[in-house]
This record gives sequence, structure tokens and C-alpha cells, in this order.
Amino acid sequence: MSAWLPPPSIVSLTEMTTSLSELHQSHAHMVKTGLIRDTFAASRIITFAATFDPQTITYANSIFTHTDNPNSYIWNTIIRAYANSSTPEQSLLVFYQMLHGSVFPDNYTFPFVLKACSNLCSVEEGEQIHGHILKIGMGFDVYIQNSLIHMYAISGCFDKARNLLDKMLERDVISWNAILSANVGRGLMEQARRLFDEMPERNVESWNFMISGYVGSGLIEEARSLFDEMPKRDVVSWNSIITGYAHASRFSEVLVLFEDMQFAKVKSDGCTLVNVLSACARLGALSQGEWVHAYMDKNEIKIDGFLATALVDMYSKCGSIEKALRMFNRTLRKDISTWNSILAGLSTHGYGEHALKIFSEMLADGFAPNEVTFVSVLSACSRAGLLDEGRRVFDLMVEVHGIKPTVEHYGCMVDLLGRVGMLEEAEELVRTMPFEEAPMVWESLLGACRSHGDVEMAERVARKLLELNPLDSSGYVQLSNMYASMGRWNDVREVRRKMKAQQVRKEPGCSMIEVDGIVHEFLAGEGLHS
DNA sequence: GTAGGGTTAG
Repeated sequence: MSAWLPPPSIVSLTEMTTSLSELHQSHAHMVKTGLIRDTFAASRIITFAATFDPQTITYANSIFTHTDNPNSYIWNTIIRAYANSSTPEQSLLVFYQMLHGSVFPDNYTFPFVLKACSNLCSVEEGEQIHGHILKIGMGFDVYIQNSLIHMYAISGCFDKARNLLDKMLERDVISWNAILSANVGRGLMEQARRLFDEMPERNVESWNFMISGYVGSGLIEEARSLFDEMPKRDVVSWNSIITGYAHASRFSEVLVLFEDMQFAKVKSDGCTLVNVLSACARLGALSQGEWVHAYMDKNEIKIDGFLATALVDMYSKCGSIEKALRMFNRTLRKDISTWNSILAGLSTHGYGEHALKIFSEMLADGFAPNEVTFVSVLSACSRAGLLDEGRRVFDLMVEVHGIKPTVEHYGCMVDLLGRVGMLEEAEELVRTMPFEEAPMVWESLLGACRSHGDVEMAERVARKLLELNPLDSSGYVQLSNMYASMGRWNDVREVRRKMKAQQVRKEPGCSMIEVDGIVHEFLAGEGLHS
């Protein structure tokens, strides 16, 4: 029999990314021509379907169940796909089916099944399979041993894992990493450190595990000293430490590290850039953000949903809503975060009408808005004083989208009612909303009382606010400002006296701005900035 | 004839 040559459609199937419909077409073609009965051809389409995306596993499985004599490769492919899916128990089911059939599991099968046990954190199943492995004499395969170690460690059975490691004849760095990563995953950094110090050899992953573990536990200095100490850094190392600084809100250090990374000639990826862009956004560092954008174009980095959102957010937080909009419009594959990001930007820039227009486009495009979306849209209505629209949006959220309003949503509505001077209705809403303690909302009501000069309500609200949180300054400050604006200086003194007696102090406000590529930070009351 | 263990980040 001559060697089987795959038809072009099947070559393209594995050689490049094809669409789901092409997968279906190829499958149909194979069924029609009888090619599907060729085990090797069947294995290729099953592998493709099993790894295409999480949704197509069931499709792979249905081809698999219609395959007459699947070989171990095909069994393994299905077992592996389920092991990494959201339903790893399916992997075990297929494995037990395999045990009852005519094809024996091989040295490839067990790492996959054990991965399923690891993902399920199921030591009981794992132990059963461990017994089976020993029975059929496969207990000395390094891949299988490492999978076993990881399975025990990830389920918290560190003693069993360690025991296996100690008994191994040829343990390697992955055997150690298997336990190390499980310690890190559970945040057991002291144990992890002891293991790390004990390891006879380490690779870049060992260091990365430690760094990301320290970062996850908020121990940024420990992470940094390992990062500085490690012999070789890859993109994961850089990303881990950059993420650490981003989590710690140390944004200027994020930018410095990003520069160091360029200098070290390590190519950044989407993760790096999302972090860097969000640092630019938080610092208001427009020119550096633009530099990153240009860098992405130059290095042909694909702008996915996350990056598009980060760019839109960066432009709008750096004050350029026009560039944010241009970025938004250029983004073809928008996801919910991209929409939310532009809506938040339009809202903070005061473009209420535009935000509503984008919001209806979002609905027309078939996107389901979430809680975050409605906070932006409602606050856009509030800032622009769009009363009827705001009410309609609030109802839409509850009635059509079944979203239970949070304090923030109520806050926006109270803001809106307060802004247009409907103080009674605003107060009524605050008193009837299903949240007992929500100082933010009361504060917003107080602000509205102040700007509309309703002293009576203001005093009532301020009293409530002080009752909710006697140590917070905002109630006192707003009340005293209001008295001051009316010239009621005795009342001002009285409030200030009470505030002092409670030892309440106002945190100074802080803002940042970029001038000529340098970020300046200002504290309120600080005077001229040097 | 195809594949395997430990992988980070938004």
C-alpha cells in the first residue's frame, strides 16, 4: 500500500489556523470520502479539534467516539484535552474507558491523566492511578514520576511528594520545580524558600516561581533581590517583577524597569505592555504611553482585547479623549472591557451624550453590559445632568439586564438627582436603598445640598454622615465649607472645633501631571512645586 | 508518522 498523502485541506488544517467552519468542512469531506477510517487521518483532525479552542473538545470527542479502532495516540489526545479543560473529570472517565478496552495506556497516557487529577486536586484518584502505574511497572518513567510529584504537591500532600522525589533515581530540576510551584501556588513562601535554597540546580523557571510567589504575597523587596540575583532573566521574569511594582502602585518603578528591560534586549509581550500602559495611565505619562503604542506598531505586536483596552484607558486617563476614541474606533475585536474603558473615559471627560451614543452602539452590537458599564453610563448621565436618560438607563439595568444595583449605581443616581436639584427625591432614594452604611452616597447627597443651599437637609445629612463614620473628615469639611459660603462663621468654628476634638485630619489631595516627559506630583497645600 | 513532566502576567 502506498504512503498516504493528506489532501490540501487537511494540510492547511494543521499547518495554519483555520476557522471552525473549515474544521467542519474538512471533517465532512473525510467522512464522505471514507478518509476518516484512516487512523492517522482521524488522529490529525481529532488533535486539531481537541486543541482548537475549549469549545471544540466535545466535537473532537464525538469524532473520537465514532472512530472504529482508536490507537493510543488518539486516546491520549482526548485524555489530554479534557485534562486541561474546565471538566478534567471527563479525562478520568475516558481513561477508565480505555482501561476496559483493547488498547493499553502507555507512558504518554499517565502524565495526562495525572494532570487531570492535579487540576481536580483529587489525591484519591491520583493514588489509584499511582497504584496502577506501579502494578504495570511504569513507576520509573521520569515524566510519570514528575507528574506524580506535582499531583501530590498541588493537592497539599507535600510529604508524599517529597518522599517520591527523594526516592527517585534520576531526579531533575523539573522534579524540584514540581514541588516548588505547588508551595508557591499555596502562598507558602517560607517552605518554598527552603526548597529553593536546597535545590541542587535551578533553571529560570525556578527563579520565576519564587519571584511571582513573593509578588503574590506582596513581598516586593524579596522578589526584587532574587530578580537582581538571578543569572538569566526571560520575559516571564521581567513581567513578574513589573507586575509586582504595578500591584504595589509603584508606577514610576514600572517605567524604569521597562527601560531596563529594553536595555537588556528582552522582548516584551502583551503582558509587559498592559502593565506599562496602565502605569502610564496612572502617572498621566502621555508621551511614554505614546512611545509604547509606537513600539507596539514597530514590533508588530498584535493588539488584542487587553492591549486595546489598556491603550484606550491610557489615552483617556492621560487627558486625550480624542486619541482614546481614535484607538477605540480602530479596535475591531472589541470586548466588554474595551467598551467599558471608553465609556468611563467619556464619562470622566464630561461627554455624557457621546457616552450614551456609544452605549447604544454597544447594545446594538449585541454586547451585554455589566455592572461596570452601568456605573460609567450612569455617571456620564449624572455629570451631564441627563435626568430622564439616567432614569431610563437605571431601569434598563434592573429590568432588562437583571443587574442588582450596587452602592455605586445608587451613588450615581443620587448624584444625578442632586445635581438637577431634586433633593427630596435624592434623599428618599438614599434612605430606601438596600445598603445600611454607604458614606459615599451620603457624602454625594451632602454635596448636592451644599450646591443648592439647602442648609436644613445638609445638617441632617451631615449628622448622619458623622454617625456613620466619626473619624472621617469629609462630613465636617463639607458642612464647614457650606457654613463658610453663607457667612455663618460661628457655625464654621463650631464644626472645626468638633473636628479637632475628634482628632480628624484631612488627607491632603494629590495630583500628577506630565510636563516634557517628566511626571510631577503635587500635594494640596504644598505651595509651589520644585 | 503525530505527543509527554514543572510556566508567569492583565
